[in-house]
Amino acid sequence: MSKNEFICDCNVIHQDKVDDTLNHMADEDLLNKLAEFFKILGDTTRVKILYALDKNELCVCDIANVLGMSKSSISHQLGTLRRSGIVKCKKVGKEVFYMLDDEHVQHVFEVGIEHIEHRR
Amino acid sequence: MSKNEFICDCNVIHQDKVDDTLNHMADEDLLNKLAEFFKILGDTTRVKILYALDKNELCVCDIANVLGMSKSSISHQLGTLRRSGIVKCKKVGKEVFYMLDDEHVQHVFEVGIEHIEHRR
DNA sequence: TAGATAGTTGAATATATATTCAACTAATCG
DNA sequence: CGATTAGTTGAATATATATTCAACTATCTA
Repeated sequence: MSKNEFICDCNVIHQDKVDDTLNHMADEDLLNKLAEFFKILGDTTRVKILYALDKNELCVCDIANVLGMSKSSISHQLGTLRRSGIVKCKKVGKEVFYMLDDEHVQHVFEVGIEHIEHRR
Repeated sequence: MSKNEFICDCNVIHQDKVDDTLNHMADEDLLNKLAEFFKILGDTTRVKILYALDKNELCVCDIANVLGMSKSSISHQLGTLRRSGIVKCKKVGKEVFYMLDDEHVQHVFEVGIEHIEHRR
């Protein structure tokens, strides 16, 4: 009876590789945050918002018009992006202007686009 | 009655910025593919699999043991990754070895980790 | 050939989440 | 002050999806 039964439903086939991999794995916490970050980017609406904000600071109604969507849905998504630290905003009178809060987003987009081009 | 009523539930506030943004927006299709790509990366299990495969080619049971998950769930996720062109595999006897199929994944991970470090 | 093992797959379940709707706040302006 | 407008927010709904389970295929080996 192998100890691996308690971990998963199959045996280790290449113990050396498994050990090596376990030794090199990053923090559980880091990997979770990484997945969370990509999950935020993994939505068409949010990708479009970020792409739009790369060119201009925009208020909620402007974004809604660019994307052809409701103020409310855009505001919800901007809240998600803000809570993730990907965009920030400034209030000017009644309007709230949104902008990117992290140059890494542009960079991630570029690499993502390279991946897509590569797939063709 | 503005034509924007037909597009969304609010008016354009800064027509110049909206026009400029629309002129610079990327293809709908490209942005959708970008979101799809990030959605694939936006899951803890898949992130861990990819991180593990960055160090070693591994068979399904090895991955299941590294992550402490069932063969079946790992196989499902590997199917998703394979269909997205992010990993590829080779069959050797009864075993199927998986490996990364795109150097961009490592690169995207690096930039993602930079983003996370930046947030602290 | 029979049994065991690696892996795949479809259906079911449970959970996460995107959008809508309606009600709300805050700021502007007559 | 009262009306209007920009934006936010919570609840509801609809949809997507991660994991489990059970059945299956393919390969190895005794």
